[in-house]
Amino acid sequence: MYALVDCNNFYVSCERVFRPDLNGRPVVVLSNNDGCIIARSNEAKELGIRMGEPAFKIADFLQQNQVAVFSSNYALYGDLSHRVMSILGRFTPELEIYSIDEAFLGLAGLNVDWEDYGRKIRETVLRHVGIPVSVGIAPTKVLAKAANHHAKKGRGKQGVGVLDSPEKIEAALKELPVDEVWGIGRQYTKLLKAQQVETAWEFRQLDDDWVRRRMTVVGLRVKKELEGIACLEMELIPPAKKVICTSRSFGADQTDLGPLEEAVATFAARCAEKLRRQRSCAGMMMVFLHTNGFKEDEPQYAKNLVFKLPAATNSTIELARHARAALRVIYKKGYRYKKAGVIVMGIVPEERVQGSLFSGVDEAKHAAVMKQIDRINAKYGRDTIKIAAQGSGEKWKLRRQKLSPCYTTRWEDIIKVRV
DNA sequence: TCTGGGGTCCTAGGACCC
DNA sequence: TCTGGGGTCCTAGGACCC
Repeated sequence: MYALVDCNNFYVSCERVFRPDLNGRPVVVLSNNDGCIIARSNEAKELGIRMGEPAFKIADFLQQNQVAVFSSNYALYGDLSHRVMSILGRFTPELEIYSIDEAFLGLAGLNVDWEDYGRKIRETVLRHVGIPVSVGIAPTKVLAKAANHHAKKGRGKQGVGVLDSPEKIEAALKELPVDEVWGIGRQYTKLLKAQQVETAWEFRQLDDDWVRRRMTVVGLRVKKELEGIACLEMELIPPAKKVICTSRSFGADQTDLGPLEEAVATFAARCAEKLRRQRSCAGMMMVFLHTNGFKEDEPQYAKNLVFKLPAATNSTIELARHARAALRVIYKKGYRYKKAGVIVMGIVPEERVQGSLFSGVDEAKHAAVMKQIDRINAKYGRDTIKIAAQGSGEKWKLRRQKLSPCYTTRWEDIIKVRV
């Protein structure tokens, strides 16, 4: 059996942990740059606020309905996520952290009442971290997801859904719209609806060969999982990333090369940090920038450059140097740029890097410097020490007008309790 | 004024190898 | 009718996830 534990309206719940006055009120959290709605409390959902809606389009509506609006505060969400996961880790040695707000628990060999067990997980996380979660328990991952969905819709008991018999599975799948099945997205939904398939149960009745042909082995695996045949294994150790991307829309459009160079150097620095964290190096890089496609009356320009690095590296200095050089190649004067990014690829483990006779870079020296930079920044906070090319970010940094305090990760933001 | 960011996997087709 | 057989690597495109 597997459990899927999913935090309810996670970002909103994080904001509420230190603001209990927001319980029962509509709350939303915005994407970077205060752009779109990316998390909604149940009250906000009931008001009809849609996922992904641009905030500026419904600014009046939000105000009229006294919706509490927050910029996204990833320092807070990341920290609370970490706490939730460490609590879940007490329940089983088989924990797969699937995303910032979800985890699978392998429950093999456990002989307990599943309803009780699910409730215990819920209560423990709520008491220790203050985040409400839903728990789905079933024989496969896809069914655990379905059980979780079932629980969220209020049909399970107190946020816990258990599908441990063919009868319960059939009943739940007959109520589950096919587009809510994990692994069935927009395109497959269209395909299935054209076949008169509306529910997960109807999908399960389809012919294997047809599914294989039209939805590849991925679709077939989903179907088998719905039948109760486990095809998806637990990933206890997160595999190293094969591609790492850092990109941002700017708080304001950029026209000059200078600030763009700083932005790209900063993105390269973030990529380098991510590479070092997973102990790998990148052999290729892509740098891209583009104007704002929504402004149809303005001249548009988008360009990227992909290139091999002379030797695979995770040095901030090297990656930033190449990123800036690439930017200078693709930058054209006379446009208003909205977004840029750096992607690193050709990722290999640190200890398997093929050196270069001609790069002229002393890799050992770079590694030693990076180690000290990481140590200092881990202790005193990100960018306490950085390379000069990153600049201050003053010109291009994100708009975050409604940022909540970093209650758990900054000394200055810790809540004061009056005695 | 204003519209997010970061990933994975699978398949088909072309170039190339012996 | 019937044009060898078996393979790798790379890329682009399309699907999906949070």
